Amino acid sequence: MTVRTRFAPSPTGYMHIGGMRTALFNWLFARKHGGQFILRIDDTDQERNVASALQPILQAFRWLGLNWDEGPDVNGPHAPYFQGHRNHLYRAAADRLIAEGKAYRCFDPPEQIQADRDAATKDGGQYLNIRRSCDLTPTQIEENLAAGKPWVLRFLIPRDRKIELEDAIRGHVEWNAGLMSDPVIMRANGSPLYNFATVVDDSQMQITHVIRAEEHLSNTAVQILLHEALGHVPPIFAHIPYVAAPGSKEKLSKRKLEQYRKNPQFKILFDIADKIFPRIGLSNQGGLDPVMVEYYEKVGFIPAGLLNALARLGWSLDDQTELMSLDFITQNFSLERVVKGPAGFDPEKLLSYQAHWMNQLSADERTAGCLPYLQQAGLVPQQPSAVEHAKVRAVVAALNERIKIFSDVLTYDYFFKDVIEVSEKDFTKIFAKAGIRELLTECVPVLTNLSDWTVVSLEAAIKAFCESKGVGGGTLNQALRISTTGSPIGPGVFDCLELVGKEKSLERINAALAKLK
RNA sequence: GGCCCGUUCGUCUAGUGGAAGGAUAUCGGACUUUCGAUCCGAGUGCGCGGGUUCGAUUCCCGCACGGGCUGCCA
Repeated sequence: MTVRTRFAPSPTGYMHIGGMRTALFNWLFARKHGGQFILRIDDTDQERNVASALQPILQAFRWLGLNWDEGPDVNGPHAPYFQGHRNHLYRAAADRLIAEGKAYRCFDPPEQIQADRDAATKDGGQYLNIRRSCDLTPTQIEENLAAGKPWVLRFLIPRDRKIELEDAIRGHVEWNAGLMSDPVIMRANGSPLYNFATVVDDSQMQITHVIRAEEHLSNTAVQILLHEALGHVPPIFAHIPYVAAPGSKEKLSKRKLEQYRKNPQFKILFDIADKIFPRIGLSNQGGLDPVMVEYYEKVGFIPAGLLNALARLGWSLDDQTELMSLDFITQNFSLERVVKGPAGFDPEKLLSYQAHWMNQLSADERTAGCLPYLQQAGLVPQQPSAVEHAKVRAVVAALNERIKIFSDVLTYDYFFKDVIEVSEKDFTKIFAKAGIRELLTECVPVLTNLSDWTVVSLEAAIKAFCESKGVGGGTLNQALRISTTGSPIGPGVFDCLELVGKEKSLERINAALAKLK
């Protein structure tokens, strides 16, 4: 039997990072077993514009390179893949359940149900449906229907049953059906509810493995019963732990964003956004935050980094292996090695994976990734000349492992600006050293007379100069750096000089000296 | 309230009835050219209380904490 897994997102307008992890596990399992991965859109409760709310979700999959075999845009043999368009299937299944006495039209108004519930639980009791509508005769039901009396369809829970599940991750779990109330499976307007639609669809789409977050574990009891009532063999279920907020065991939620801003670990990511988004013209952070997959794409993460981090959130290969490519993970993924406890999302770890995979990229790939940030920040033209492009490439190469995410290149904007911002604190500190100002002054003619403005020549010339003055070869370096870049951090100082260029370097050094007088 | 799931360094995790391993973060050192780069080193942990046992992080029970379901949400 071919393995078939699915991910069923609601078109919410963004892709949740935790949902992405669930989707990844489904994708990995399908790929590992040579099966199919299906994307099904859960729009049963949506009034909004499904198409536009879906785009960011599809884009997240595309960006990460997680392709789907059936679903939106690609379709497939079990179309349509939008639950909103599958009503005929739910209707048919519902009719069968009614005909077989396994579901009933419940004419009790919501207020009545609520009153029943209150009465039952008032003294700490257990609520179960009173099932008044089950006592109606066929004639009475016809009369109610003819009179247009509103109803919902409820699944008749077989209360004498024990439900057993062999979960692929959690092992044996069981429930007593006698404690479960009859779930509504279809609304008054004929639209299906989640537990029902998912059962009908999973069966019709021949899903073999339902891999989903553990918040669905309790739903599984109803779903198993529904599968049985409809004559299906239930799929294999695998409930993976939820993704928690950094440093906590609380489920990661978009509703707690303000709280996350104060979270010391999460703060790293918010800080990146605060720093980058205004510079690339996204006001109000572009409506993006670190709970959304789009955020990572926009600030310049690469898929390999995020993918590695997500895969390790609740799954491990062994006691050693941390750095894994998607191909490697695919070959080695197994549900047996998914952990049971919740996995806290860890931005620090994500950044370290990201750094590793960024370093695997070629200079050209990194240049291509950094270029858009420089362009959006107005530091490089939209149509760069060959010279401008080469400059970007040279800067990116010199920056080397200092670039962890593509937008980091903006930290070193002094290579592209006409007027640099000088870190006054560092400037003052560096020039406070006795004799430095004089030394730099005397160094100017040496630099001016240097015809070959390259790292090698610069290093040789400056070292020779320092030695001629009887000071160590590195004495001037910090002063040169702060004068020409304005910043205490960056590539090697001779790289900086070469990249800034002779004319601009001298100009900036003279400006610094002028400021010291 | 009822039912179900979970709990190993700050964090992600490995693992075992007999001295708890890796990664990341942190701290310290090195690189006599910086650094948020790189290299090296160090410290840090089995939620609590019972029980079984010669011995429990590992098995059992209870508790606490976290999560979920108990919805005409998914």
